[in-house]
Amino acid sequence: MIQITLKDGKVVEHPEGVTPLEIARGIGSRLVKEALAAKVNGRLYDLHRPLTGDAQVEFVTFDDEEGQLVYRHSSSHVMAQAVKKLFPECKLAIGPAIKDGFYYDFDVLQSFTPEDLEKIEKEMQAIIEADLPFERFELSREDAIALARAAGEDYKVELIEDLPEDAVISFYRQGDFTDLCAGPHVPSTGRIRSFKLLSLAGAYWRGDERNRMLQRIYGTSYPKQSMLKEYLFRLEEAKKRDHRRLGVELDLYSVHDEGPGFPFFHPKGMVLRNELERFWREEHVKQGYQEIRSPIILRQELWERSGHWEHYKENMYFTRIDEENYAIKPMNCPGGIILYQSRLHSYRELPIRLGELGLVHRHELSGVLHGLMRVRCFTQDDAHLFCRPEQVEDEIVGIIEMVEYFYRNIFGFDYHIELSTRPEKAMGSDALWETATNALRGALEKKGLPYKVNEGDGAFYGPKIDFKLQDCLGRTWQCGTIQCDFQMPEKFDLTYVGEDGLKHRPVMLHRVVFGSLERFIAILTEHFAGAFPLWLAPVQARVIPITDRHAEYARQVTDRLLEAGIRAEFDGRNEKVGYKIREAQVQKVPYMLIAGDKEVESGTVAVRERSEGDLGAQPLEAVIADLKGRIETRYLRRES
RNA sequence: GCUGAUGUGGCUCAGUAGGUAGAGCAGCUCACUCGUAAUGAGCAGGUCGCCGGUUCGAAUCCGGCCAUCAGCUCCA
Repeated sequence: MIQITLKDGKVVEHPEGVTPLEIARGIGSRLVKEALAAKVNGRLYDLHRPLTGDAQVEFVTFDDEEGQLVYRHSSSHVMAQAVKKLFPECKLAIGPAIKDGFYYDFDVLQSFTPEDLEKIEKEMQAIIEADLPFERFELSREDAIALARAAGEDYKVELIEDLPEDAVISFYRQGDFTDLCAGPHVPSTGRIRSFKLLSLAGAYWRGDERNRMLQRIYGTSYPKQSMLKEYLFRLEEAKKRDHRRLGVELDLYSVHDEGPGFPFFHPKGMVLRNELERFWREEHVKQGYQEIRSPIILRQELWERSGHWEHYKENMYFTRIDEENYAIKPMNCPGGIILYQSRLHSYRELPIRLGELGLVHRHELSGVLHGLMRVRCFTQDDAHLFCRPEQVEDEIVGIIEMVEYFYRNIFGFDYHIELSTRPEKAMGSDALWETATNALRGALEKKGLPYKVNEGDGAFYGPKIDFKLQDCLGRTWQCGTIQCDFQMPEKFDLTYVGEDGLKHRPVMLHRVVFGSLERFIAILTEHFAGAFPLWLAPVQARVIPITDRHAEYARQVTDRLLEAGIRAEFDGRNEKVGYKIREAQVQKVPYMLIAGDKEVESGTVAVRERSEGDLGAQPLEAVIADLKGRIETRYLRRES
C-alpha cells in the first residue's frame, strides 16, 4: 500500500500502481469528470499513469491554467492525427498549447486552404467521437530515433537528438497516431468537447528564417460549447477596440497606400499627441531633464562611427546631398552625443539628462507594419542621460519610477518587465556588457519589481529593461525601455572632467517612457476603447441646444467653455436631441451639455456624462469648475 | 522579407453560369423645432487596388505588382 496525500491534507491508502484516476474515483464523481491531469509531487501526470510510491496528489481541471494547457495540448494532438490521416505525406514539427488555444506546425508539400481546415475539423470530430485513449510509453534514445525515422518524421528525429542526455523520452499514442511528447494528456480524445480551428499561417522551423517555412494551424478548444462561443464573442468584441478601426471612426489618424507605415495624424489625433507631449514635458522638467532637438538627417559617416552602419543599416534610409552620403536617423542617440560633445563637461553637471521628442525613420519589413503600433516613422520620447558610473543605478531607478508613475497612475495600464541581454550581433566586450546588465538588474532588484529575462534581445550597443503593454487582443508591445550603454561613450570618446581635474568616461543611458508616441497612442486607444480620459479627449464637451431658440444660449455656453480652456463643440445642427446625443456617445465625447428652455432661464446646463448618463441641470460655472479640476489633475477613470 | 487570405462609393457590405454596378450608414438639400443613443422625403457619390493578358465583351477568368489582415522572423 502507498500513502496518498490529497490537496486538503487528507491521507488515503491505495495499493501500489494505483492511478490518479482511481484515486479521483474515491473522492467524487464530479472530480472524475472534470479532472484533466494530476499533479503528483508537483509534477504533471496523466490520470492513467500508475503511482509507484507515496505521493502528494492534486488534480488539475480546466479552471487551472495548467489544466487548460493539458487540454489544448491534447487538442493539438487530435488535430495532428486528423491532419496525418488526410495528408499522410505531411511531416510533424511541434504542436504546443498556447494562451487561449494551441497550434501545430506541419511540413506539407502544398499549403493548407480554408477548405482543408473544414475537412480537418470534421476528421477531428470523428477522432473525438471515437474516444481513443491517450497511451504513454517511453523509449531509449536509439529506439525513439528509430521509431521517428521509420515514420519519416525528420523533425522529430531532430528534436530527439537535441534532447538532453538524461531526458526521459516519451511518446503518446491515440489510435493509429503516435507522437513524441512529454505529456501529460487528458485520458482520451473524447474529453475534447468544443474546438475550432481559427487560422492558418506560415512559421519557420525553430523560428529561424533560414529554415524551411512550415504550415501552422491555430485552434482553440473548451470543455463546453458555451465557453467556446463566449471566447469567440470576446474576440469579436476585442476587435471593436482595435485602434485602426477606432482611428477611422473617431477621426484620429489614418494610414494610406501613398505611404505605407507613415501615418497621418488628423486634428483630433493631434490633440491627443499634444496633450501627451505637454504632460511629458511637465514631468520631465520636474525630474531635471532639459529638452533638445537634433536633426533628422546627418552624415553617413556619423552612423559608421556609431556602429549603426555595421549593425543597423538594413533598417536605415539613406540620401545624398551635394554629392555626399547622408542617413535619415533611425535613433536619436548620435545626435544627443554630438550635442554633449559640443563643449566640455564637469563632474558637477552630471547627470545631464537630455530629453528629445525625436522623429526617427526605420525601414521595417513590409509584413510587420501594423496601424500605429508598427510604423516606419515614429516619434520617440527619448532621453539620453550622461552620468558618472556611481550614478548609474540611481538614474535607472529614477527612470523606472517615472515609467511606473506614467503607466500605473496616469494611464492605469498593466504591464510587465523584461530584461534583455547581449544579442549575438553586438558591439563591445563581454565585461562591459556584464557591468551594464548588472546595473539594470540591480535597479530592478532594488525596486523589487518582477521581471523576466529575455536572453539575447538587447540592443547592439547595450542591454535593456523593456516595459511591455498589451493591445486589444492581448498581444504585447514594447513601449518603455531603458538601455545601459558603455559603448557609445567609448566610440565617441565622451568625457567629463572629474574632481581630480582629469578626463573620465561617462556612462550613457538611453530611455523612452511612452516608447513611441504613435505606438503609445495606439495602446491608449485600445485600452480605453476610444473613451479617453477627460484630459486627453479630443473633444471634452459637446453643447447641444434642444431647438433653434436655444442655439444662441448654447453658443454662449460653448464660448464660455472655450474661454475656460475646455475643448468644446457646439452642435447646432437641425436634428433631434436624441440624434445628437447618440452621435456624441458614438464619438465618445465625455460630456454632453444640453440646453433647453429650463436651462436658458436658469443659466444652467443639463449635464450628461458619457458613461453615467443624465446628471441633471447644474449651473454652468459649477460645471466648468468641475471639468477644469478633472482636466488639471488628469483624472483617470476607467471606462467599462 | 516569408506563408496564407483579402482588396467594390467616406464606412460596412451585396453582386459565380463573364453582358459596361447595388444596399445601409455617413454627406448634401428640403420639411419638421423636437428634452437624453438614429424624424421623414429627396439628391449626389464608384477608373470595381494598379498594370497587362484571354475574350466580341472582365468587378467577375489568368499573370505580375501594390496595399491590407493573420501568423512567422524582426522591433519603439
